[in-house]
Amino acid sequence: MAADEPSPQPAAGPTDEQEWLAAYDPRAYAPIAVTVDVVALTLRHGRLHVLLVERGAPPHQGRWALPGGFLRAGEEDLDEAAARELAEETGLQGASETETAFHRLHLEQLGTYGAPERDPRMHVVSVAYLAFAPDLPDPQAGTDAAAAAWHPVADLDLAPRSCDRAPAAGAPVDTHGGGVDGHTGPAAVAPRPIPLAFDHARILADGLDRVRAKLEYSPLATAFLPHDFTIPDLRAVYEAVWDEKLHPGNFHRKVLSVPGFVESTGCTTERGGARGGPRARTYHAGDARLLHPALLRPAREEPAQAEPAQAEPAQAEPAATDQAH
Amino acid sequence: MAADEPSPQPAAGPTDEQEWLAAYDPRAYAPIAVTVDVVALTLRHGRLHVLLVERGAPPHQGRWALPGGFLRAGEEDLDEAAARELAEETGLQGASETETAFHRLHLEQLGTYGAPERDPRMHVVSVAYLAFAPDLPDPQAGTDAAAAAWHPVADLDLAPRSCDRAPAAGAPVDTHGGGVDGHTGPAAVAPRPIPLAFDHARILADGLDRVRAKLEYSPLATAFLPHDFTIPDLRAVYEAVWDEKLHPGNFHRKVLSVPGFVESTGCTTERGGARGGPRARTYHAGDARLLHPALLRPAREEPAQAEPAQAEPAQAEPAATDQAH
DNA sequence: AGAATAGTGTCTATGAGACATTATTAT
DNA sequence: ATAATAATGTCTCATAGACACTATTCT
Repeated sequence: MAADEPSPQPAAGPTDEQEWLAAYDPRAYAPIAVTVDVVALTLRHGRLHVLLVERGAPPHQGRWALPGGFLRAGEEDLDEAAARELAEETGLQGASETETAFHRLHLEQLGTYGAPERDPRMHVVSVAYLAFAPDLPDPQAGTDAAAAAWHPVADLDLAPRSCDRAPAAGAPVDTHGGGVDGHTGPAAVAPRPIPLAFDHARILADGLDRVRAKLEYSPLATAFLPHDFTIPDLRAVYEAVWDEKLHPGNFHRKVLSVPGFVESTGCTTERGGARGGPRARTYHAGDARLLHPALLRPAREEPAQAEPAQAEPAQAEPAATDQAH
Repeated sequence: MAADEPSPQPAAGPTDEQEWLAAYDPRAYAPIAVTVDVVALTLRHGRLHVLLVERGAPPHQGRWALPGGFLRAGEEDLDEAAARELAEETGLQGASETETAFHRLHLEQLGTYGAPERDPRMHVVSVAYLAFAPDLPDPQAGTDAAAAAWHPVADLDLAPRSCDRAPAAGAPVDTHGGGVDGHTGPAAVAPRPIPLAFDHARILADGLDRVRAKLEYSPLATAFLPHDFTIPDLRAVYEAVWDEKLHPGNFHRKVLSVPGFVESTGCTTERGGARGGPRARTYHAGDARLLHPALLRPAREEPAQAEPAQAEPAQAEPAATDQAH
């Protein structure tokens, strides 16, 4: 329930008094902070990128983290807070209302993370959001975040060790993965994966699972593209998100066979592909909210029971679904 | 991020000071309560039921609500709080650890609801959980809840008017739908749907969407059944949750064709069906966590664009997915 | 005996995926 | 010219669903 006071004559329980106090003056009792974090994904140069900000203060000073901030009590809903934080951190004006680069932004709730020890300072409950957007400009300086940048998700450390210990305050950690800040030298092969602050690696991993699954049965891949796009553009989204090569011919036919997925504009691109080929016809997103039939991921070979000690204490899985037939 | 302080030299923003204070002493600033609510579903007499508690105090006094309560700051994770609340409200001892009626309980996060006005008293952020369980006994008296009972979901009002206004304090609303408390008289056709407190109708509706979708690609239907069950038992779960008649023959063959969904025990039931028929073989849940291929819902006829003014201000949808192939 | 049900067999329409092929464009 | 690519065609296999049928058990 929204706020559950105990019954008028509470049965003798271990913590009834605590709850009673909490119900009538939570301000004096519950030191819980509520934040909203955003996993903002976009496609750049055919690779999936996520927006990160560099922490300017302990804990995890110098580490990269998901953009986010406090929910403004009494002022905003969770969705509004997520849109606001994203706008602030990217420096792009306009929430979902104003028509800017955000007009094609897709924002959905991902899950909520509330382990008591996930932030060493206090109990922080974070509501994570997932955002997909077409290629956005680099985040502006001079805004909330000390430093913000798009990172290829392949460069990040998503290891399952859920929440490695916060380093001692004042002892900044190795900020950058392996000299990967601006451009990596051509000799630098396999740079060290960049660690994330707090439990953000897990949140990001959950977000990636979500987006990979959603592409199967929702038309959300179009949220990564500009208003008009080609079928090969759309295929590039699937290939980047799924990290799989897809058969161009079969993909083309399949997309066109799903009612409401894309609608033809009747036009073609101005030029052919960069390496040759005819000009492609352009499409825009249709009105379908669900894909029928779904675009199933190619059956992945089972990893032979390789279970890498997944740290999952409870069975909570911010899991599946808004499917409907 | 977990708790996002502003950068050391904050750019002049409208609410920087507020955020600064919040970061260093949230206790003095953020009057936000965090609760955990549970949508606990079970099957009784072939119908889907949800666990509700009757509110003993305003607001929404006398209305039925989802069981839930405050997250204990610094003491527990969200999953633990959900399991604890469920145990307290049902009066059943034993969280997910002890082996009781709960040993088959499935618990997963559903979504988080944080509109500022959803509770008239203060800003309450509720993390909703979804629980599936085999037929549980009626909730015990003498525990936390004033009154708790399983209700057929078909008797509840799930209308999309998301959060109808809280009635004036001290003016208890019509508690029971239309005389539906214990047993409905055989003459009582179509009793008035029972309204729920707060935005719990929406949370429940989201939970129902989730469970309907999950049955397609996860083996979770078995969570509604005892350890050993028959294929017709399993079919009854699907029929109750989807509210569709399924073809017995095709369902049987399809279930057995999905690797890891069910495993034969080699035994049969002691007796045949209540209305005749041979004894059915028994099975128990297999080790698959995902169904391949999925059991797709029968294609529902499109409701001819009937869009009943869905109140969905933002585009947040605690939506799909932990699928993986 | 009659009715209901468990479980299996068969047939058909549909979609996924493997190729193959043609036309168009960049270098 | 050569290479790469867009788009379409063809073939095969697996699955969903409709329907039929047999065997078993209850009333």
